[in-house]
Amino acid sequence: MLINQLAHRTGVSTRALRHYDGLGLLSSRRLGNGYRDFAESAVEEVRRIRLLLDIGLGLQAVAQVLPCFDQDGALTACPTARERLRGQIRDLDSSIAELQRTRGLLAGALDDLVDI
Amino acid sequence: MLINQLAHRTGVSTRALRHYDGLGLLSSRRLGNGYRDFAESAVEEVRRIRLLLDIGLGLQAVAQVLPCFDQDGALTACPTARERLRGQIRDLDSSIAELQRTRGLLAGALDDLVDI
DNA sequence: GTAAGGTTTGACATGGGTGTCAAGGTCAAG
DNA sequence: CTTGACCTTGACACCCATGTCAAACCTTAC
Repeated sequence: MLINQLAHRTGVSTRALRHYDGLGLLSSRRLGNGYRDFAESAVEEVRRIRLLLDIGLGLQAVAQVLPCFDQDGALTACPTARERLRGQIRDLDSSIAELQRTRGLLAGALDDLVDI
Repeated sequence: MLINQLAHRTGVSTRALRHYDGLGLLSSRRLGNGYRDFAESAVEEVRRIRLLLDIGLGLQAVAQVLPCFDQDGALTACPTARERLRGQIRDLDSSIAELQRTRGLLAGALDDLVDI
């Protein structure tokens, strides 16, 4: 599929998709006219990239972790990547706890200790 | 107190403190030699600034909200600021929920649905 | 005097994913 | 042929709190 269609199906801008593709993160080939031709699997790949970006990885790290997903989206092999993501989850938990603590402090300052 | 001491007591770099002071966010005057002389209250002011930065405000927004804290650290007056911070808390809650959702997705990919 | 360590201002760098614009190729429809 | 919609690469802007470096002043200790 062409880049515009992939953008519509994923909600990601063509600019970002070209960037991901330039880093070799997407299954794509080139048509005779030079246009990118994305495989159907690229949709799922984009979802994974966004997931990994969301957890705080950079694109460089994404490039290392992405190949470790199997077709079902599970991370069975790649012990290194698994350990890295475990660490990322721990960081995520820390962030969540920190945000909750901060939220409590702020709500306290607002004298609204209950919900907003 | 001098800037280095404030930096030590707050854990914030002198660079950041000068930046805050340049924006008028800190109680300071100048000694005869031009050195900044921070009031004791600056310690608490720095804590508030960091809190507000942590919840996602920029320094410009901090400058608007900061004067609304009373001496006890409560935000009693300034309805505009209060409303802004309420909104910020809502955003914070959204962020927390999103992080938790993301964490769930990632843990699922790791086949570690329980705790890490 | 001079060395050391604090301080001042100013300017520039940084990150890093994405927006945006430029200049141009491709192709189907009228 | 022309128009318009799509695609290409490349370059630059941005955010914005903070790091970092330079040049210079103040003070104290030796």
